[in-house]
Amino acid sequence: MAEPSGEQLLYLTDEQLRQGIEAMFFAYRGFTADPDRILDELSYGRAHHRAVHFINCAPGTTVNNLLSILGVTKQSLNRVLRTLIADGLVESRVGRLDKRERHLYLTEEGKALEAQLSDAQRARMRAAYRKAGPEAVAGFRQVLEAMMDADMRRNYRALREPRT
Amino acid sequence: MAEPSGEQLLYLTDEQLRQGIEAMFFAYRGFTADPDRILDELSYGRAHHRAVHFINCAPGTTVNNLLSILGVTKQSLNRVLRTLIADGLVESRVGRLDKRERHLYLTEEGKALEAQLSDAQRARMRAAYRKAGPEAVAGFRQVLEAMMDADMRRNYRALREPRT
DNA sequence: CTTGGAATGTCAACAAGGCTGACGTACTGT
DNA sequence: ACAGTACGTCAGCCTTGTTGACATTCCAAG
Repeated sequence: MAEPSGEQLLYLTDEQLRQGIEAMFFAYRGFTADPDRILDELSYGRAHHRAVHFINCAPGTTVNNLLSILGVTKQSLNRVLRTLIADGLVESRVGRLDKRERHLYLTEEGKALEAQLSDAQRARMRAAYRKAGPEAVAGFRQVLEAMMDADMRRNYRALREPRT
Repeated sequence: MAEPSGEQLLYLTDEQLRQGIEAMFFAYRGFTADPDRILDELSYGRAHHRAVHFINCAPGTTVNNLLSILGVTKQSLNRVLRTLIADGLVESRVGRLDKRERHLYLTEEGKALEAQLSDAQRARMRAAYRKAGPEAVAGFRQVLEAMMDADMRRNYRALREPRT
């Protein structure tokens, strides 16, 4: 716990932080660019991608659960879900224990789209990971996790646990 | 250049990549959360933040230049600039050599807002950096840079060079 | 010198996707 | 019986992206 100074703190200078901020901005654009192109052709948007992604991760999730993960209002999510259900990509089943709940599942068609989007996004991620190497990836993940809001970190970690 | 396999490639599995994707999603939300709160009270949006940020980085930049950095249409940018100019945060000077161009500068008031937003965002960034440590930060930056589109990487690197 | 095209920036109108508020329906648990 | 919960929906607003049309300015070819 000795007081570090000078060179040791180079990575905490305002200039270094500014570069980090800009890197985050440009990288996020790259991160979403490939799925966005695919979605455009289907006249879907990023919102549809997010819904499909998290339904795929947690099949049978309820609307309320999805809401808290995505951090949007139910009206906003509902608009997206409505089109996905109408287009046969998502199935909404009434809960067996609690009939108020709707459990969400991807149909075969939905899984196909999810895979297509996921493949595109993973390809870029894989290329970046490969280029940077395993140590860099570990650091990348550490910084990202430290950057999340506390409640989002809970959601993030919950998704990493084995499915029930 | 030996063929790596098994444990060596753990960080390139689909599951690892999926976690990286989700980390990116949640982290970006945290990344923008603090400035968003400030902007909300002034009834500005994220677009205003981006404009102010990059005008501050490159004072005297033209609209066209800003366009290619931000990656939006000139009409979209113009709407944001119009309100910023009307509110006296940005000054638009007709070019001396080429009168078609407008050179953009922050006023004192604009600089004050930029500083306020920047401070909030840097505070989170600094906390995350400190928590993760210098090695992690280096890795973080490497992966982000590898994740950008090639043309955005050019913009990003141009911004890191000494100002002319 | 004129004139046509390229570059630059502005105005108008539209769409996606956030948001709030209000309300209806179906179900649960006390 | 009834308060509270989960979900869906309608209406309306805002931000921020898009295209299309247009004005101004510059430059280069004739």
